Amino acid sequence: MERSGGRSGQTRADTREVVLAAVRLFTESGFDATTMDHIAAATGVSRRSLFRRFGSKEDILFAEHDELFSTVVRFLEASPDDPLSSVFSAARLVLQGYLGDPEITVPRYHLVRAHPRLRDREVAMTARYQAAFSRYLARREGGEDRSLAAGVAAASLISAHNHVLRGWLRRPEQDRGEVWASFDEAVAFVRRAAEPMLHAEREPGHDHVLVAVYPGGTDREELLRRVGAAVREAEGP
Amino acid sequence: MERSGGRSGQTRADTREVVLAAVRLFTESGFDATTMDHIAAATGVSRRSLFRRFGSKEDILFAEHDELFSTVVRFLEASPDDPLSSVFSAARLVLQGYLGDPEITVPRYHLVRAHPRLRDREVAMTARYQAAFSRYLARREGGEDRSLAAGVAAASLISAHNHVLRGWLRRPEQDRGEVWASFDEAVAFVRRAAEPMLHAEREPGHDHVLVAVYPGGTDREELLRRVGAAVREAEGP
DNA sequence: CCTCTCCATGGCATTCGGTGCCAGAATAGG
DNA sequence: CCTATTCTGGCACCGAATGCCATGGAGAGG
Repeated sequence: MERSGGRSGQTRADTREVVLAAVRLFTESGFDATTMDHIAAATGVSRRSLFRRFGSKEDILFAEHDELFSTVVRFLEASPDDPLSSVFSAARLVLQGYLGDPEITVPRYHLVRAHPRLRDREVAMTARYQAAFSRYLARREGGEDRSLAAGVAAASLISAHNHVLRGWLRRPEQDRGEVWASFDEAVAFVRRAAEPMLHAEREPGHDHVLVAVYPGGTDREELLRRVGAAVREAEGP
Repeated sequence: MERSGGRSGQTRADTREVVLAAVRLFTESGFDATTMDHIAAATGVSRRSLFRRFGSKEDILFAEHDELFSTVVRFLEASPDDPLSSVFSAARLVLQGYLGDPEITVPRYHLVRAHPRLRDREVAMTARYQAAFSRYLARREGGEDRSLAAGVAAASLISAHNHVLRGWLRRPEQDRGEVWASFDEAVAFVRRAAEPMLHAEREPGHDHVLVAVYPGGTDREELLRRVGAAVREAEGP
């Protein structure tokens, strides 16, 4: 079957058209006040088919988001190496998904803010991303259990992403360049924290400040040896 | 009004008794298959009063959790200074809340795992903690916007907490000492990453290793001053 | 062109969560 | 003991969500 494209014919209301109509109704009349019958009447799709195609009233609002999530997951599965960079790119993809569809994402943001139930739904979505990122970061060769570091890194990244995303959602009219700039900044911020975390066993750099005081004439080799020993001790067992 | 204590009289089914009965029904018959009428019949509380007292069927399962959340928020509000340590203590309080009530938290964990809807609810709870922690960490004097660092730190802590919590929930019979040990470890892990984040502008700790070599007889004050200056130079732009 | 098949649709009936309304019981307080 | 407030439970009702079944359209094969 061919995609009907963007045409708004009477033929078969596309998923996107239904979502847009529903979003409009939700923002005009409120989420609770809008019944499935209203949406059915507005879209020409029967109430029964709406439930069949979307699952629930909430799912209409988050249909596009679910698609985005699948896209991101597929992207991650296709990314072979350098997991940290892959995850950062995935987060970039998520932000791009939001920015690229303001007609849905922006009013949805305001609906979500107003209604606790929808807020929980949105939060659950970000948790799904976080879980996917965490799983991706954790499944590395090497016997040790990296799940703690992976989880923390994923949580940090998601938090930074949401920080930037909220900033844009509050003022969607702002320049996209600024948004991407602050995203890059936030990601760099997280990278500084996460990078040493995931390589914790091999490299020094646990945020220690080492002050070594030795007699001025100490041999360089000897000094380096002692400093190295001190660092290893500071890193712990 | 006096608390009825632990008595299981006919008088007035306590909140906790209702929750326990509901949890039992949920695990026996499944969450969906258990209707509010069943819970009403099992507890002696009318269906109408159940809705009045708990709000919804899900809320019965999470009633104790809501209480814990209020406790933690009150604790945070009463904590004046050293915000990072306060937040860590708050996380400890949350874990304690879980460990202290396995009769509810453990079966709830299995219910949550099985049912996506309940999982979303659980995720929403942790998001509430995260938001509370983040707000608490961000509301510091100083004009700069610390919300990114605060959000990332809160997310990291919550992630670490959940990491430990899940470990216990999967094997609740394990020694409590081990649980607390792994919690301390996880918190220390997060602290190493979060501490420099929140004091990025003021204190050293950007993963530099400073080696200062001075004559053995140097005055302590002088030495500290020079080290401080070197650190500031290394940090700053 | 006709027919058979498959799948999406939509109407119908039903279950169940959730709420408003109101009357009656319980409890505090004088 | 009487009154005011609060909690409770029964009733009716709305709307989300699901199962069942008939219908209709699109495509495959004759």
